[in-house]
Amino acid sequence: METEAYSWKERGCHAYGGKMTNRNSIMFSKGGYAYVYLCYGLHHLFNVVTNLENAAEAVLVRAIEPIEGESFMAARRSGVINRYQLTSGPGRLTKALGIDRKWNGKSLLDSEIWIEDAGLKILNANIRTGPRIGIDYAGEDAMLPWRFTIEGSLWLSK
DNA sequence: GCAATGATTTACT
DNA sequence: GTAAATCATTGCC
Repeated sequence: METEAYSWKERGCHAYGGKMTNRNSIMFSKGGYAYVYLCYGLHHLFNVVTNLENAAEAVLVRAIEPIEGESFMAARRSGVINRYQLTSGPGRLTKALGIDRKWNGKSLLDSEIWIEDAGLKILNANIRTGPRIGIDYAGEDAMLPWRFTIEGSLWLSK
């Protein structure tokens, strides 16, 4: 699986400079909420708000490993033959999971969506970091090693 | 009110 | 490798 971190302190973030807009206001809430928005007119991206109130920070989920319901994902991602392509990519995984803007602002602690420990026993030693993807416009901040992947995972966006 | 653009994916040349 | 798809949100008029 694969994630990226975003903070109001850097240009790659929608809340850069601490500026709150209609779209990103959920990031200014305390952690535990979902931040879902539409990008490029066709792709939903799924984030988890992480920090305290008024400290706009979130984690973008770029790729996941399907543990349950893989057949449902395959149905939503019609045309995909390789299971490793089902959820490997920020736009791909939201389509596989049926995520759309209706999920924006929902609590991951007390609603129909949540995150749970699947018991994979992933060790810190297996986490690899690197520069984030797709934010070249962020200049220097695009170089921040805020992309986290599980070394050797088959479910990575690239 | 209107034009510009993006935390991407897919298909085509 | 390059381009099209496609629209909510943003920023400026």
